[in-house]
Amino acid sequence: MKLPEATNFIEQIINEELEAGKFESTGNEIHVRFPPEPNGYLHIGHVKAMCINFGVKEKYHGTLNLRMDDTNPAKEDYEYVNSIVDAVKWLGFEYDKLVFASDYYDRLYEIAEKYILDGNAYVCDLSAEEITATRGTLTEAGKESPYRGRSVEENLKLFREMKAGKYPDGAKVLRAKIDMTSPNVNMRDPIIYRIARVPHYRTGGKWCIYPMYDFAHPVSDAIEGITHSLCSLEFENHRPLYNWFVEKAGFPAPRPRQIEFARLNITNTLMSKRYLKKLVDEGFVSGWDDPRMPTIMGLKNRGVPPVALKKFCADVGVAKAYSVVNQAQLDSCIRDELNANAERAMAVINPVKLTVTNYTGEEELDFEINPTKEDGGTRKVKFTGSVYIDREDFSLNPPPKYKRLQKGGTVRLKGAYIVRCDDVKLNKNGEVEEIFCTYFPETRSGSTTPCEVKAKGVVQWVDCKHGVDAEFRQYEPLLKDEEYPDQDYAERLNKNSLKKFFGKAEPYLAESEDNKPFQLMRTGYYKKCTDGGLILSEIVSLKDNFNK
RNA sequence: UGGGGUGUCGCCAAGCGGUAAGGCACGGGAUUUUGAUUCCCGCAUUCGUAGGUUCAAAUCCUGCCACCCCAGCCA
Repeated sequence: MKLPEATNFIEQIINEELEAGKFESTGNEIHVRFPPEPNGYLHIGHVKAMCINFGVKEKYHGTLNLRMDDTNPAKEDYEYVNSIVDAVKWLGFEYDKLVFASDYYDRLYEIAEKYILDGNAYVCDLSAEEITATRGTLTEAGKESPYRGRSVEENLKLFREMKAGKYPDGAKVLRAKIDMTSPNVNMRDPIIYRIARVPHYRTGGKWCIYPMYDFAHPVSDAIEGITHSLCSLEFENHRPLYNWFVEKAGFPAPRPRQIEFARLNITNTLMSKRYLKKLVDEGFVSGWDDPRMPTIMGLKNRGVPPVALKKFCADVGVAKAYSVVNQAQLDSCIRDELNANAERAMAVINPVKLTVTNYTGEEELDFEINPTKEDGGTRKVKFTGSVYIDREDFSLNPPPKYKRLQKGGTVRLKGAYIVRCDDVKLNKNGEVEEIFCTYFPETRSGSTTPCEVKAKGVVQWVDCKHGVDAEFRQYEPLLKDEEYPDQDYAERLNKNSLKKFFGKAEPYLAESEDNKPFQLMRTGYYKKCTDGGLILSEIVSLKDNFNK
């Protein structure tokens, strides 16, 4: 069989297994899953996990289940499952089936009884504190529970009574009978089921006992016929347990194999759901979809194209080494994508009026919609000689290498003419109120006749008569100076640090009306942004000088 | 101090015994009606460290060092 080329260590493992014929009995089909818990919104860290899983699915023509890992009813809700499905779809990933761990509650219960029948599980009456106390420490072995020796019959009776609601919350748990002296703490008789009278968003009040992740996850994988269960590094210690639960449940080979990879970290970005929730709950941001948030919805609102996110994950790669990726790497992917595909538009954020004194009438100019494209098309922009330019594009005291407009200097109004500044009108405070220029007709954009007049720079503008107002919001970046924020940083967050916000100044947050991101045309904009000096801006609705 | 992992350029990351890919960042130059883009050119004699095996080691062996994860009835 022809094996696809592996681009990371996970695919390498899969190739080796395929080569060894591990999956011949099941037709060499590869099955993966993406298993978020519906207890919050997906963020860019999840995009990496999705890229890996969906990447395997596509490469091996396998199947992928989007599985809601909903075994803790206290935190889960439909609100989150809907947002997850939306996010996956927005990213353009196609899953084969949407499944829920809660779909398997009956089957999971049966398997738990099998564990009991096989002498692999027992009901334990110890309190939570007692269990913790007898678990031992990292260096000392744990002590066996006094209930460990209960007969199969007694365990079965007790477990059924647990299910039937005979005992209060926390009174009993079902435990796996493994090894209290294991150096791996996870193997010291972990809990399989706990009693919790919490209504589940899907099963309602049907159950008062709920399975734990360590049991439910591997068994759900096995039930679905998952071949590769890809998860993050912190589950490495759980792998022996994962295998134990699958084997003792009696699933035949090939059994699912858990493979761990390093999760995504980005400088200046907090990635944990818990802290993102804190930002939302305490009003630091307007919501999970606030454009400063690293959530998928936040990124979307910032105007980040999905393919840029995928490109970023591909660039970052998959490995097992702990790492923190520079935000510049993400920015670069976004800029690349926007540069190649975004429609160009001119916008003036901080306007000052510029009047061309020797121009009369009105004309239509042609603008390329995307100059990087062979035939990106053009649009018409009306020009009347009376325009707004950005205050930053004019200077009374220009710094040494200033390339934009100054008194007596020339500049090209993008797509129009070169103008020379003759005079400036100041207000009482000495601020520029209006700029007066003369234009040179022979410098009209696109003109082939050579002319003497040269411009130092190019400046964008919006026509006073035909330009349209846009609503504009600005944000200050959060975590400006924190290289990589540790968890303490989030703890330190309080109302006083409100001026520090999430994310960094970047030019990609504007969206045009049809939701297509476009590149904001500002001279030097990118440069300034990468210096970290600019504030994050969001154009809420923008109608520039397109003539529709 | 137990167990499980990881250490290759400022940041990611290939490499799997034959003499250090690539991306981001950075520096220099050219083109440019976005100080953007594009385009060249430069950027690890060295792979945590100390030994060993070998004609040959980032790759194999041994010791050491550093960092991460694990003691939820969370996932």
